[in-house]
Amino acid sequence: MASLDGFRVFVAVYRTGSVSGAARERHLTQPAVSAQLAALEARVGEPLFTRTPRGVVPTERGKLLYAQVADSVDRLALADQGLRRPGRSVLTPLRLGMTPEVLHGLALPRVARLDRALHVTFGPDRDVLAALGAGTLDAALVTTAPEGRHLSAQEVAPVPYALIGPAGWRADVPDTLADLAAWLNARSWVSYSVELPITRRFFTGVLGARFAARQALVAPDLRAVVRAVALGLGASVVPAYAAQEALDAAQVAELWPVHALIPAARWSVVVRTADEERADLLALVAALKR
DNA sequence: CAGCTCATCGACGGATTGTT
DNA sequence: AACAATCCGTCGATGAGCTG
Repeated sequence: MASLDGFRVFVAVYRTGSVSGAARERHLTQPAVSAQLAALEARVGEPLFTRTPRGVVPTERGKLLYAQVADSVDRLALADQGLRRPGRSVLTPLRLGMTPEVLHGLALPRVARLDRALHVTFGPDRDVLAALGAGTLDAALVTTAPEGRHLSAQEVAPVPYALIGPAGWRADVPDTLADLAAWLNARSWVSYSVELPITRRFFTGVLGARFAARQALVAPDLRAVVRAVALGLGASVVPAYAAQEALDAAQVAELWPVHALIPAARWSVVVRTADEERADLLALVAALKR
């Protein structure tokens, strides 16, 4: 049987992209790591990495093996830490990045049943994608497509939008879509950002009119936006999940069913391409797709 | 082309394990 | 307890390939 140390060395080589890097990480010398790797490759019967002058590149067999063992090696590492520091969880926390709204409205109900400790870091899409690239997160839940080949996205759910307003406005909403733009422009608006990308797309693309409503509040927090709508500050277009609780509680009203009119956002799980086949991340994607 | 990084090889040593 | 075998590590040398 291949040694557990061999697998730990293999994972270290895979992640650092070099034998010497893995040696530093494992507190071994370069030849020692090279020997461990050679032993594992002999055991597997084929090369796990292609050697290059600037490091090593995993072969298809290497990628497959990594997907099979990486999670277990991480768990072993944490179990080992737990032995040295009693009281810590033996489960490696999965490190996720997203906005508070995504956690609250979308992710939490779906990941609650995952048999895995989770550590969530809040931040806008740009920041959590940067943290993912830097290796301080395992996955990011975003609606922005990542740039570069080292990150890969898997869409887990479309995010439809809802046009909401204060509950008292519902009775006055015009009957036809043609009258809706003028009606909304005569009122105030609450938004997540000053750029209003979704709102402007809704007005110009769906209503065929320029957005001209008075902006009563701009706050980069969807829960604050929905709360402001409930308090009567104005109408807004928000992701439906963010408004669902307030709609159910009749704190806000859906002014028009726009979910079929505004293309849904693409909500995706982004992981490092090297981790694409990791069993725990595949389980995360499966849980989020439910 | 020199300097650098990186992987690999052979020689050797220490620790552990098995045998007598 | 003593010895041999084995394992796994380090050290030093070497060769390949990239870069300025």
